[in-house]
Amino acid sequence: MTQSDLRIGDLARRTGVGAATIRYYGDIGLLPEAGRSEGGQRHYGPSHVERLTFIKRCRELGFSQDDVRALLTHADQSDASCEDVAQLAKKHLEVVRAKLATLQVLENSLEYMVHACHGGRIEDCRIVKALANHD
Amino acid sequence: MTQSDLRIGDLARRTGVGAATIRYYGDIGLLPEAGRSEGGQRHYGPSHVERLTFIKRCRELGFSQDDVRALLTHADQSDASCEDVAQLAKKHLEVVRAKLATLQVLENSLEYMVHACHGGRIEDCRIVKALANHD
DNA sequence: GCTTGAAGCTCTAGCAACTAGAGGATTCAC
DNA sequence: GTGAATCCTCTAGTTGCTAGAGCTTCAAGC
Repeated sequence: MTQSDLRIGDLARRTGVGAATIRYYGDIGLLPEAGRSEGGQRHYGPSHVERLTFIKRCRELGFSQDDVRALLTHADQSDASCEDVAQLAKKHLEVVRAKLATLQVLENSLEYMVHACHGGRIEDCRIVKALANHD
Repeated sequence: MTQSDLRIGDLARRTGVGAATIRYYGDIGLLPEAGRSEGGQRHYGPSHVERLTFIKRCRELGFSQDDVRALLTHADQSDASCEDVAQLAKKHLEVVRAKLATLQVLENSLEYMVHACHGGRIEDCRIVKALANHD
């Protein structure tokens, strides 16, 4: 029990990640297991803060758990080339761009539908008609 | 067993929705229950084709199951006003736009990270560093 | 030292929207 | 009548958490 030890609530407040989520990350092996007090409560050190911050940032950027795992593994090998990391980031950027494109199409369709509707009875509703037709 | 009856595989092929998903939609009440043959196999009619197409289109546009349920309910009341439908569509359009905005921010961050990386050792990798820092 | 309330523990179940697989029954064409 | 294709039900898995029940531990104040 060093002075720098944090209980799960402290770590949660410091990183902005919920306690339940921190436990979950421990369970699935994303975050190394914490030390335990005699009573069984988790104690975290500075390395956990760092790692959890890394994980959080990855998740905010939309990386999947598997991606995060891979990124962590690479990041741990300090003298490896960072090509793999860059590759992962690029791949993810592609995914994000694909999603963006899809959403933009959706936006257009929805906008069209919303504009096409001028009130009236459902029977004549252009939105409903647009939804009922396949191309 | 009318001539127009479809077995689940036929309906799947005709609509592009998988058989398992069709059964699932029946289970959760999105699609009305099909008639059954003596042996217990499902038989669908033209109304099912229509409704499933509607559902599929909604899902493609990103509407949630609850939204789809609401849209179907409204669409069924042929002489109601279509204001509620338009309202749902507008609300969904907002959601889509919010997602777009988030993704665009992500895209920028990722792009920046990818460009910042010029190869080298992990230890110096700007991507890893960007991921490790909270703002 | 004792009390008390906050914070922690484990375990289970739930969310959305399907998808996959096991193991068996039905249907249909030949 | 046979064999292949299709269908049936049921269960469990996916992703990434989140909520709750019921119990224990910790830390601060008296």
